[in-house]
Amino acid sequence: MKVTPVRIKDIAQALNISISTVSRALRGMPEINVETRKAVMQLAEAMDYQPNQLATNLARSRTRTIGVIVPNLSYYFFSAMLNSIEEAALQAGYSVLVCQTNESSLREGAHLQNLLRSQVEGIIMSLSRDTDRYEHVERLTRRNVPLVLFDRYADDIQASKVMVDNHEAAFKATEHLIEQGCRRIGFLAGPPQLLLSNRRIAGYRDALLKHGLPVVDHHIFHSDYTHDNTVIQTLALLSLPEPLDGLLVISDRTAYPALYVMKQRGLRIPEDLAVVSFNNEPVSAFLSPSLSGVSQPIQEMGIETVRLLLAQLEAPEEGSVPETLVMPTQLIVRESSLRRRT
Amino acid sequence: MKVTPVRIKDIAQALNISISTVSRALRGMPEINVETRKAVMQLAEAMDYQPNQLATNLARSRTRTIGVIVPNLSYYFFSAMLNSIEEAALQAGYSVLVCQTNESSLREGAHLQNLLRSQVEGIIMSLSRDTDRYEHVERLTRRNVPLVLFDRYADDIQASKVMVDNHEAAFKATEHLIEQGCRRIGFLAGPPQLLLSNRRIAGYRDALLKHGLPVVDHHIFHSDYTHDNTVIQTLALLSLPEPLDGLLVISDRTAYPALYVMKQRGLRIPEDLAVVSFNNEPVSAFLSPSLSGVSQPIQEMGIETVRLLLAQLEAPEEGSVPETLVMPTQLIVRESSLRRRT
DNA sequence: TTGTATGCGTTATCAT
DNA sequence: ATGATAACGCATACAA
Repeated sequence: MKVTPVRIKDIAQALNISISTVSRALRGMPEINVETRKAVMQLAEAMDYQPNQLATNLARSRTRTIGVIVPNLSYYFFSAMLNSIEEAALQAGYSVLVCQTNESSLREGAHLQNLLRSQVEGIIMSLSRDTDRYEHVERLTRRNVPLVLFDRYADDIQASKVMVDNHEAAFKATEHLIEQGCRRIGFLAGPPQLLLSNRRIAGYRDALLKHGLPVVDHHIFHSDYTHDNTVIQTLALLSLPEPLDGLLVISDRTAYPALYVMKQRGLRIPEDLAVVSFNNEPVSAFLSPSLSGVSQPIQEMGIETVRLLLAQLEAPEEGSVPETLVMPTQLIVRESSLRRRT
Repeated sequence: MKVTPVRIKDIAQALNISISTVSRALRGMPEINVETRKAVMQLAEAMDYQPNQLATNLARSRTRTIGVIVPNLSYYFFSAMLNSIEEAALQAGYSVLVCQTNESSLREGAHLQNLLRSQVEGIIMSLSRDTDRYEHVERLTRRNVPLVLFDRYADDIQASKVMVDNHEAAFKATEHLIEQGCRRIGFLAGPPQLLLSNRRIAGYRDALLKHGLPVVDHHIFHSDYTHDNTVIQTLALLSLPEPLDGLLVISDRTAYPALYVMKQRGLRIPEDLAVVSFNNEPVSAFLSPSLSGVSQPIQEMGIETVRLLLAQLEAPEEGSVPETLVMPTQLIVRESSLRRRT
């Protein structure tokens, strides 16, 4: 089951001209005779000629392709980022190779290697949850492969980064809960090794401190993002001797099962427990109560991510230094945290 | 910003041996001297050698890569299918190139062409919403490129197909609503050009007929899957002179905004209107009321899709005839359609 | 304007 | 066990 595809050579032979002429005609080089070009184009069309990208790229030593590695495309944030990145890349004349790590550091390394072997000219990535060592990423730096990290970054990695101000976002969200009258605010956070989660915890603490509220360590819970673990953590936070009256949740995906458990337990949201989350997935607006959350400028983040990568790609020499972009967030207040009119 | 990567040639020169020896050693061919191999491996490691996949594929005239085209990865169904397909492909030694059409037939064509040029050995795809002509797809058949369609297929396309029994699924869902006491059941369907939607409408009609209920054409509404249009259609179906008491919705994504509008209007679900949808996204279980729906065996569908493709890929000659696989569905009854105990 | 020859990095065939 | 050398399909510098 394989039919030999038509090559430039076939067109050349059929027309009794050289392959270089055909190659030039096909690519619309100006020096070609109008008639020759017409004949070539016509025959190419008729034979349904498709240039072999492998050969083209090899000959040109250039692929105009960038690799994108994300933890999981079934998270709204990542698939939306991918869309935005793809769009921006396309506009700049690059195509995109996408890989999912499924939160495995091992796969991350494998994908990285595959992308390198596929001769991508740069890489955009968001680290997997389990990644706590960075040799595989640092290899890129050593090989001088342009790299931009977004969202899930690490301080130890020398690369351009695009992120939101996680500290400020959590700070704002916490202050909002305080304004709503919450005094015992907890945090259903992410895995302890996630920088992004820790930054948010810091913002949450600072907000509590600023408003003279006690920072209680065991009001912080860590979900590993899986459903089951989230349920366990939720049950734990619900059974605190003195119940919480406000809660930050690390992501909408984590908030969904958490809210479900709470409602099963008969908790009234937001009266008993006001909830604010992160990511602002579209569905969150449709829940009852609708879910408050911090929204990230996904569109802009994608554009900036690509911009930073292109900057490195087109940098004259070893010139460009890593740049870090911190994007603003927006707190979207909905029913789950709205206790009284302001 | 580009450092010349190390090639086989570099290793050969450094070791004063021929490139063929290096190539063989690297690939673990048995005829190589143990010492030679060790030296090569060691140096390759030290120089961080990565084979150029373009060159390898070109030389081998083989990529072991399959292309996957889906409408949008931010739909749960498609990202889940991708995961399943990728897993199955990986196990068979193939890697996957993913493209999104964003429901545009134009992009679909462009992606198809790119994949062909990238020398993928086969293609798995789900048609975009706007695709109503199939030349670009039929070109594959003409070029003898193995093809499997899933979910969004078309009768006119000669290819292997994997789908669920949409007629039966809608039939079951409708019967379930009837059992719940619904007598005026509507359908918030998908775009009229979507085969899958029409099949479900047929199943819905047949169920009504079987139970002696009138089939009313204007109880069928068509959403184009966008938020705004869904809202408009929902408002329309809510303002029928004689209100519906049961509703099928073409997908969970469509159901979310629809349910939201209904609740805003003060409708009680399921008491006033019982709702059943399609796809059974994970979030649907977390809504209040939780959403009933038809679930598809995504895992199996992915596996079967890949199996059918491999069957064509490894078919001795032009042999293999297109095969159509119809997978079973499961009706998941939740609160949105459960009116009374059975 | 067109043709020839060489290279892109690897694999594979045929010698040795 | 190793080495030349010809593919793979295309681009391009240099000639004509």
